[in-house]
Amino acid sequence: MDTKQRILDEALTLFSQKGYANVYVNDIAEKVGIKAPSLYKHYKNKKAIFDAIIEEMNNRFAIQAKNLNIIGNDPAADARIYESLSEEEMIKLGFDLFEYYIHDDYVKRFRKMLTIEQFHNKELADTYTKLYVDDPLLYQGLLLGQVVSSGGLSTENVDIMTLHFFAPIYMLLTMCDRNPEREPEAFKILESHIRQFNKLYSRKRKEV
Amino acid sequence: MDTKQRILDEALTLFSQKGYANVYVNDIAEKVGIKAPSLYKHYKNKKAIFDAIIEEMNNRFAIQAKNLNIIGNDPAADARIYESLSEEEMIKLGFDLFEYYIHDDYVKRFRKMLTIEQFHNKELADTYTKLYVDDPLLYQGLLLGQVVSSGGLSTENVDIMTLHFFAPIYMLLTMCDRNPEREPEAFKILESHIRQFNKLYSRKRKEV
DNA sequence: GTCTATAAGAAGATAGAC
DNA sequence: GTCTATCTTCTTATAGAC
Repeated sequence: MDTKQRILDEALTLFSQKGYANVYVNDIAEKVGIKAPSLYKHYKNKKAIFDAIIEEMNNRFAIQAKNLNIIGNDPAADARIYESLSEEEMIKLGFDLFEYYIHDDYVKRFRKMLTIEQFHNKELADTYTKLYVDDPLLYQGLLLGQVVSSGGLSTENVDIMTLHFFAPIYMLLTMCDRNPEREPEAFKILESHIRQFNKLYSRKRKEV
Repeated sequence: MDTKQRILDEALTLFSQKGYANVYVNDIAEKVGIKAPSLYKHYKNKKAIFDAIIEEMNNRFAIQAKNLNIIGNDPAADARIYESLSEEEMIKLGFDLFEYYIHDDYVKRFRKMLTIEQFHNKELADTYTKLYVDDPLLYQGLLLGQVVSSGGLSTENVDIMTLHFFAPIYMLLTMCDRNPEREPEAFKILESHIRQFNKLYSRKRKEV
């Protein structure tokens, strides 16, 4: 990895741990293994490093989206796989999604940075809500909607059903960002959540 | 309100907007209407102001807990009220809980500050998880458990049922902290969520 | 308890040699 | 592209008068 990219990587690590204002250009330079003034040959100033991270994330977005949405970014195609899933297979998919969110290092550091900086300006707030609320609900909603259409699950309100599926995952995810030592517990809860979700919305039951 | 208290109040407002490191003692003094050096007659240093906010929150906790747990901190007594609730009454309770979290200014500013500072050290991370994950799940779990015992709702796993009730509220809450302009939308989703939750776990349906 | 003046140090950024 | 030396500004905190 070239120096310009390594600066972004080390800066993201530090920003995600301490927040933008608590990280000094000297800290970043030290991690990269150069002196602070050398940073200015690659980026105009500290703010430009932060902006480059945000921009790079937007560039990576197309790739990330595929993994974010359980299988791919073609919900209709995904649903064809999904509708034939047993409960065990559904749990595996949930685990894979959760693992990706939690252990993909770039995704995790970026989310933590955004968590810290979300109140700094409206653009960052909107980015957070899009990436971790609206987009997951949109894509998983399309997916679950297909499963409902094909009779795998049953509900009168797919949006709320999707909220019931995703909100516990979101809550466990943000908890693990703070308390990684509770990951094993989170996985157990996640499994119980998906099992109960499945039974609650099973087509074998009366419609809600 | 005396100066010592006003310092805490203005500091909390600023910390919740910008984070600890982005707030300068001069900013706090300006808001209070005094000069920066005068702050040091009330608090040893900037850190002491932050610590005093955390400590004050712990002191207010007994009072807050009553409102946090829907009605009071006696789940058995609350459940006696709760089990006789219609769906409309349950929605009103959910709205009151949500309104409290969102519009109680002190509670909201403190939560935002903790959101920003949660990765700074383990103590703050644990405080966040206790206040906004473990405690709500504990108290609402006791409450819902009583409703299940008395036949108002039905489930095999009260903990997951409680997660299904609370996680969407938590997600909407943190979204409104970031995007207050979306509060009306959040209230509509909240209402739909509680209606669907009620139907899913109604005792009239097959047990899950 | 509040002020003005100021010390002490930290942090961002630039100049110019190599 | 990286370095050393240095500038400037910002920020915390203290001294001492009122």
